[in-house]
Amino acid sequence: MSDLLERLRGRGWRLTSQRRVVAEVLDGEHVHLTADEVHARAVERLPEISRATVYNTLGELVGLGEVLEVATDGRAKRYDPNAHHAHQHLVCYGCGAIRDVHPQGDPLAALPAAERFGFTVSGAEITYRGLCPDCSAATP
Amino acid sequence: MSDLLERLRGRGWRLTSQRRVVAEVLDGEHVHLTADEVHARAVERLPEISRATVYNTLGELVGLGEVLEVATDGRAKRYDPNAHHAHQHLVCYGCGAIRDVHPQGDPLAALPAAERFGFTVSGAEITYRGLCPDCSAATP
DNA sequence: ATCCTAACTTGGACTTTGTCTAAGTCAACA
DNA sequence: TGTTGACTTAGACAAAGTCCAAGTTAGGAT
Repeated sequence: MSDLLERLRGRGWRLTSQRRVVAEVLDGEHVHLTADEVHARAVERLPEISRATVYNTLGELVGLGEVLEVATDGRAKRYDPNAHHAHQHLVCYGCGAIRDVHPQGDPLAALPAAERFGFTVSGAEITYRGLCPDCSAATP
Repeated sequence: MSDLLERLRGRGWRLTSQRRVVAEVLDGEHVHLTADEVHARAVERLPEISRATVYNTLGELVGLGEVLEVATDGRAKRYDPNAHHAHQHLVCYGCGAIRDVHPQGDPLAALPAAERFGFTVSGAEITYRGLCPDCSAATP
């Protein structure tokens, strides 16, 4: 994640302790935290950090393409630091657990020109849904 | 949509004027309204209908599988009455316009067993993203 | 046709999630 | 080490959604 901090500094970011802490919280390969969860973890390291700063920093990281916003449930957005590896998400109906997954092929290829309505289509987000092993076992 | 009302009555629903109005508002093939938009249109026909009832009714319709919830932007959920025809969505980065689209093939087929982590995967939602013709023209 | 009652609706308070602002603070350059 | 504009803060505000107690009503029972 120090890579990230260097990249950001190279883009003219002022490297504050708050931004460093947010970046550290997001570090990790399979994290999908809400803004409030990021704030809660950031507070453990830097008690006076404010919610506004966490929102600002997350928004900036998304704008820079370092972090992805994931909206799997229509509730709070989740922030996915794994932005440099193309991937999709698999979400459990029961407990909401989220896994990164890597489907084969290019999803854009499945959308014929006749179904594009003149749009310039540049991306596709896929949310697979199902029951995780634990929730499968719990359901009769 | 009278089909829908009959189906619902068959499931033991009490057929109130409020529920009828919500169902009428959702009628149509390519509608993707937020709860507030549904409420606004319902009020035109039944001025005293409350927001709580609109939320309740939408939630029930989703639970019955008659309407889909679509979360394309992490803001308000949208309600899609076209639940009986499998389809996906194409959303404009610029103006947020939403189109129903029909990709080829089964998206589940692209997810190998090794990428399922023991989940029982039963569905996939795809959001294609791009620029609509109007927004393409407006951008230099 | 009327009555009864569980189901439904209502308005408003409340919660969650996110945005904005004015005033204070500080990282980085000179 | 000083300066300054970018950054942070607390709290007010806004948007989206949920919950509740009290009132109303659809539709079966009489």
